[in-house]
Amino acid sequence: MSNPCLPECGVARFLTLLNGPWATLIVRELLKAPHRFTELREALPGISPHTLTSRLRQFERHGIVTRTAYAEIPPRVEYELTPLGEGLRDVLEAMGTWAMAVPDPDAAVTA
Amino acid sequence: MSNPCLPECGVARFLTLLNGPWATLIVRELLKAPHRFTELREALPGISPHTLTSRLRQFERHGIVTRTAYAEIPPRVEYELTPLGEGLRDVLEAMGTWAMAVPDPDAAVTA
DNA sequence: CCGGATCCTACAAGATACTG
DNA sequence: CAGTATCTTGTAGGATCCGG
Repeated sequence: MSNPCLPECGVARFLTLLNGPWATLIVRELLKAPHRFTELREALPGISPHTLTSRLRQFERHGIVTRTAYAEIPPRVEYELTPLGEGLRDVLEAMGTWAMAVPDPDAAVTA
Repeated sequence: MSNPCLPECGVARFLTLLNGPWATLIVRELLKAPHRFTELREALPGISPHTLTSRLRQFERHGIVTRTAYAEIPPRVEYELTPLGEGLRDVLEAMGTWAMAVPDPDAAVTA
């Protein structure tokens, strides 16, 4: 895309960090509580392990989530939002609030 | 993706309506003021007319923007947010506010 | 249980050229 | 000016198999 991110354009940065349809939904789950890998899979019907890993890794790199592996049998891994990630709560709430006011995504044509 | 959109999940609906990297940026420009087609192109360096038209049409269908064509010479077309689209201001502001608090998208690794 | 590796699909987006 | 048409590309995501 090569958008130079204008001075005041924090929006572009947000989009870079939460790109793709799943990213925001994953954050949404983690806002409720820390989750294990499998728990996230169950909370996000249809997501593939590949995608989930991919998004989670990206979040780690950006300091949005922490990954804690417990060397137990069976293995256990917890994903938790960092304070930075917690800050996304306001954004997600704003999204949800707005979307609730939308008549209907598909029926909007008839409006 | 086929995500069934859980009961409380307005977030998923938001993501459906503002999908793709450019969608949100276009809304961001229109939040400042109504824009003509070419004005949007200039405000969004790198966007192709194809993509711009595509996103704009989708916004129209969803009732987020209105398209007003003036039968003049030269032709003039104005894109303006509907009240529904205006409601996105809070969401975009939340995004910007959060992103500003992020150390740096790329340097976050070193944090 | 967690998740990396590989290959493939779907869709947003880019490039370019052309029209009312 | 404001698009449209066609073709290609880039990347998120899906499917499947397998290793720690």
